[in-house]
Amino acid sequence: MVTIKDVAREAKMSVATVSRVLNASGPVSDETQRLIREVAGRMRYVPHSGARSLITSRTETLGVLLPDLYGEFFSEVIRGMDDTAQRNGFHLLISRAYADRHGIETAIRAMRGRVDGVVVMSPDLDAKSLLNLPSTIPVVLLCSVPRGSGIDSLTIQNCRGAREMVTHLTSVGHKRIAIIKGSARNYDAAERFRGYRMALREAGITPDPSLEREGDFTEAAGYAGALKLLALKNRPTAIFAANDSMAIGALSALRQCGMAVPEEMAVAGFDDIPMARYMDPPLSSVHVPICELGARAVELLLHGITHKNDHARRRERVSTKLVIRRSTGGEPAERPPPQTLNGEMVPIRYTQV
Amino acid sequence: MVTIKDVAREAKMSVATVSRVLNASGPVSDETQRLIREVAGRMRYVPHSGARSLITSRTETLGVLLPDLYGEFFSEVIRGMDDTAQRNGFHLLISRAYADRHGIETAIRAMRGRVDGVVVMSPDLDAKSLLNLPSTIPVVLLCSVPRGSGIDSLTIQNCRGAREMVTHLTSVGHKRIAIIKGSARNYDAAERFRGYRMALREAGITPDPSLEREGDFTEAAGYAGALKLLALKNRPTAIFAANDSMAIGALSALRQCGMAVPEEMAVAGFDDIPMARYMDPPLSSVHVPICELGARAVELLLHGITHKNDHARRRERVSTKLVIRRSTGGEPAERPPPQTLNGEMVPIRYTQV
DNA sequence: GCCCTCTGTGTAAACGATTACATATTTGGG
DNA sequence: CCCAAATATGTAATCGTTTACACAGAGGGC
Repeated sequence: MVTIKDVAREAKMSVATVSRVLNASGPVSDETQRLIREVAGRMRYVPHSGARSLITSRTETLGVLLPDLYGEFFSEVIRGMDDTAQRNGFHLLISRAYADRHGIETAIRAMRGRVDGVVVMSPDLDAKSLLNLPSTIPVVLLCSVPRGSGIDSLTIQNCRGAREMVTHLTSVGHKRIAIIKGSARNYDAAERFRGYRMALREAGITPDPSLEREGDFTEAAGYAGALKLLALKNRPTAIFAANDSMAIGALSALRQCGMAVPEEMAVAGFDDIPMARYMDPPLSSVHVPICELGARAVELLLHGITHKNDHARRRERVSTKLVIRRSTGGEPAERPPPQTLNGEMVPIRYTQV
Repeated sequence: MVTIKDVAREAKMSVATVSRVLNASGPVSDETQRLIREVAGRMRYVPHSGARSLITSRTETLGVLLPDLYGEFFSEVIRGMDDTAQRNGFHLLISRAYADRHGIETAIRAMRGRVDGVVVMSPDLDAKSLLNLPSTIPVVLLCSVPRGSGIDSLTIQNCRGAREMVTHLTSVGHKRIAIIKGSARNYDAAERFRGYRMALREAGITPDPSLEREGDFTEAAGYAGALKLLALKNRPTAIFAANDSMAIGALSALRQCGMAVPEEMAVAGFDDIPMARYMDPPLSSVHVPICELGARAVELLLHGITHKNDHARRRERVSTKLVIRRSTGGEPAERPPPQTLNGEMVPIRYTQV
């Protein structure tokens, strides 16, 4: 492997000069610059990042710790992160980790010395335990909020999004609106539930506990929850599921029971996963700009790194957007033909395979 | 940050001994071992990977170069890679790169010194240009086959999978089977087309060029292709799309034209993306074990690394599985209730959000 | 008792970059 | 014409590890 010494020897210059040229640090004559660049290019020299990070104590790498994520969320969040990271000359070291305290700690320790900062996504973890992370490097917490105030965090506008959706339901006349909740320890789930309650209050409806079902973000939970709701003597006329997977499960249950959606029962989800538009009927949902979530997380992290983590702590939220489709009575039978590829109609280039 | 010297001083030992304990290299007395481990743990010492890689010239990190991937493919392939990498004590440095030659070269150079090997996925690239990669590090090519013989590669059993699907179509009586092809320069697409032709030949059917439509793996292409096929005087009775996205587009077109699927027109796809089962009717497809694809790629790469890349070059394929649903006449109206979470019925824990 | 082999430990030289400091040359103001 | 400042380059210390080599003491076979 060719080192800076090889380049220096070949160019008949000292390593210091070569380093100065390549890092644009310090004055070098134009001619020498040209020469060294030419030689370095010809020899395909690339600086050894380990050696560099040893002396500069920067790695130009960001760690990303994700729980077991499926589908679009994973790819989109990484897309946003990678774009922003690359634009700033950073790499991404990605690792999946159990979202419990031990898993996160282990993973972060394993990354020590390899990264300049870490984005940690751990929706299920009560963030308190992250406070005494074994690290002095900047951390940005994704989709949960630390109890203390030592860590930046970025979340989705869950509460607002849920509130808007439920308000939409009340505005088209629904009075008995059920919810299938997300996992109990999940931050997003709690916030979405809060938004649901808030919207009901605002519409002058007193929450009915029998309409609030437990769930865990899986399709099966949505299915089971819907069945339970159908068994009530005093049925709801609308179901708000805390995510799309559960809404899809609910749709299955309703179909099997012969309930017409949205006529007999409206259904709404959250996330606006690509599949949502393909449901029968297409599912109303709350769109989450996942890509931007990732991008913004990296921006926050980079800021923390350049400011040596001594800035005031930030709590940010990315905003959501209501998407009304047929499952709540919006948008009549028309299903957009895929050749019109405008903003909303993202082409589902599902895989390149 | 605490270094090996700090640990040595604290334990009143030399750095060499500390290093020996932590790497289990060389003889150390039991008592000294215990002492050093205790001290290192208490001080939360973690070796600086840069310094280590400088001397050992190993980084314990694998590079992953992916094109613009959407959805399940991305997350699943990384899941498989990360599992295998972690099990072997490796990290994953992930980067998206334009799949052209320059993009790949740039990305690989940027990774030099940071990784011990690279998995490159570049389905659209004619792999010839990868032959003189600016690297001596092991490379595994995913979803394309290098022309020369210098690089390991791992692909999907595209040809076999397509052949099985088309054979299924002929076996239920179809004689005029159309195909909507994938991108012209795409390896997977070419192989799937080859399988299609092969199956037809085996069934004694002579290929009809008017039934072979160009496509590019997008939904829009599937939509357009299906319309073209419907406009033929001598229509096909079945459409095989080279991936699910195009099959979904085709279903849209057929629905808009009032064609009954599968009665008037059978439709089949490839990839078996999660959405496939939710189509109306559920889409027959060729299942690709994406997670295993990633896992196997990393295994190949690790093998190349430990054997210093001087093993015989490998060409492997991961096998596919035919999944027949209603769109080709299989599996009657029943749609599996999501609470039965057996093997085939993977829970769609779509996002944790 | 001598030599050889182990075991346990320490010393110091790499690895490949950055950079403070030193040195040599040029420039320009008075 | 001289001295200070600016420019261009080189020397060498440094970052945190690993590891070849050295060395000391113990044990055993003869």
